Amino acid sequence: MPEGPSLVILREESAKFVGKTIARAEGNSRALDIAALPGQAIVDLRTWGKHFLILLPDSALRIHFMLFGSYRIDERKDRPPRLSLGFEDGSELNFYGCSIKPVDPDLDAVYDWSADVMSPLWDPAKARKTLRAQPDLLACDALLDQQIFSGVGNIIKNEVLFRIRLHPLSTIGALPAPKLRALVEQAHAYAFDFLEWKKQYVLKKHWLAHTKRTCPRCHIPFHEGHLGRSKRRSFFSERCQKRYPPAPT
DNA sequence: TGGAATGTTGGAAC
DNA sequence: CGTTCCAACATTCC
Repeated sequence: MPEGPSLVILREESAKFVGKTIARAEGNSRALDIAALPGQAIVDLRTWGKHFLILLPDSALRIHFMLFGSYRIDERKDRPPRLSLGFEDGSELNFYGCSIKPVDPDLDAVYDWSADVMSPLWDPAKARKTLRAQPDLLACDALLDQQIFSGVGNIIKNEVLFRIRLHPLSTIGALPAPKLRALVEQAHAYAFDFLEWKKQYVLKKHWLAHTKRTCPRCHIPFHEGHLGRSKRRSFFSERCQKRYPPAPT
């Protein structure tokens, strides 16, 4: 569920709730006053990276699905919801296993929309500038930095690095300018490929690196390691993915 | 079936 | 006080 494109799908699927008034609310979230929700209208539903934002008349809720969160529209799972919103027409928006908390409803004060790779306001030049200011940052950590690439997750990270033939342990400061440009461009481009594949239920079969054992380009075994400050899984080919600067010998 | 994973936070440790 | 590390959270799949 968690990467940015999946949140875009959620927003599209839940758009019908905008303008409706909450008739019933329940759930086991302890971070918000659920009893105060009935009677309030859904003013807007938005996303910023992996955040799903529910705008109410005078407040806003932020839902983060973490690793395991899920949602159901007009149906329920066989477990207690973190938050369940019911509407007069019988429709429902249900969230499970996620983190929910109130946020400042002045979203423009909280969120930098230009950092969201899924946003129309995504600003690649700004991302490059932010990256150039952190020359020691590793490529594998850079892609997971939500302040730079909001919405990018571990799958997108591995696929982008493979696509641009860049070794995950490369440092940002050592990248030739075209490689840095490709990193930023493909973080955006792959996220939209991800979105289309996910909608068609064919995402996994398009994975070239993530969870794979063999490089589809050069056919040597992929390396797997928990790399970088983030220590998230990386799958990469030592032969096709160039490292900048070269590995110390 | 125990372990790992599309993620983040908060607090301990240094 | 800044940085880093790790447990905690929660669900599904292999």
